[in-house]
Amino acid sequence: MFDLPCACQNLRRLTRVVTRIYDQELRKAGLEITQFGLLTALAATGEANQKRLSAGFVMDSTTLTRTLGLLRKQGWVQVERGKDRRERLFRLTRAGQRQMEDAQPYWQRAEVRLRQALGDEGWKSMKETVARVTEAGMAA
Amino acid sequence: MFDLPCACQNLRRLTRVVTRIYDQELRKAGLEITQFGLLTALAATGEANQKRLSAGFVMDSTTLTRTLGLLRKQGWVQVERGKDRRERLFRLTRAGQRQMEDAQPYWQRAEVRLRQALGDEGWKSMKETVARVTEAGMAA
DNA sequence: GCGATACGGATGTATATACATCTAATGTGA
DNA sequence: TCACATTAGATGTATATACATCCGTATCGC
Repeated sequence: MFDLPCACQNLRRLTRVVTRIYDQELRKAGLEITQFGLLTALAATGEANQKRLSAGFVMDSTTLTRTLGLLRKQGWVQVERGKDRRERLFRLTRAGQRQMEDAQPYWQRAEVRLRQALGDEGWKSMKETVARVTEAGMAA
Repeated sequence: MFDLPCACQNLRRLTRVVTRIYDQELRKAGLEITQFGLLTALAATGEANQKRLSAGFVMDSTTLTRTLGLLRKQGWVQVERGKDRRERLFRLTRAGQRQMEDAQPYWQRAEVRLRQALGDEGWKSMKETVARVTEAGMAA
């Protein structure tokens, strides 16, 4: 592992490391962390249009078009038109609900694995730092 | 922006935010942060095989096959066989050296932009946290 | 009401990323 | 030395990601 001078590269490398842990666990349930995140978000909000998801995840709307398309193909989410004819409203199907619940223990295991590796102190400071930097970074 | 319960999702979102800043600047020089990172690493090490780069960036070797392929196509890196006939040794070309130098100011601008948004305190704590968590995460 | 403008998503294209699997070259043990 | 295991990278395939651009719908000013 080199010493990287660039803050962004360091962050991206860390994200690769962490993502690997989660994806390794979640693959046993047949999805990846991004998809799992979308399912849980939809479970929490009940229904959402793409713009709202885009803002929530700070993810380009066109990225969501593709990912939501995959989830639809799996039968995990369904779409309908909103009152505003331009928007699409996404919600979990029953199968999606089930899929999310099935995947939950694997996600949990990944969280535990990471938390144990970091220790409670490291875990806490990571969460705080990530939250703070995300906030600030949005303004940059 | 929602509240995400998942540590990995939070980290990935942050990475999207930060990457955007860097890529916005670097695009003016015609590359992205990953490519810029590879060029600087090669400039620093002088010559490296794929395995070493893979370990250094904690990036799957097959990802590097593609990215190094792009850099070669641009004429920024050259390859030769090593003593061990299986390995390939990569190094910057003169054009690659120039490209890296040309991109440097844009990278610098991105770092400054982020640093100013975070403040010196936040910047420092981010670097520390990222380093520590990367270290620990490798073991998980 | 209508034309200009803005907005929500979709599509085309390109890079980033990883896993499964393949090939070629190297190492190893009897 | 020869068979088997291991290693370095490449290829096939799939997802994640974003920008430029397009299409259809809504909104706003007059």
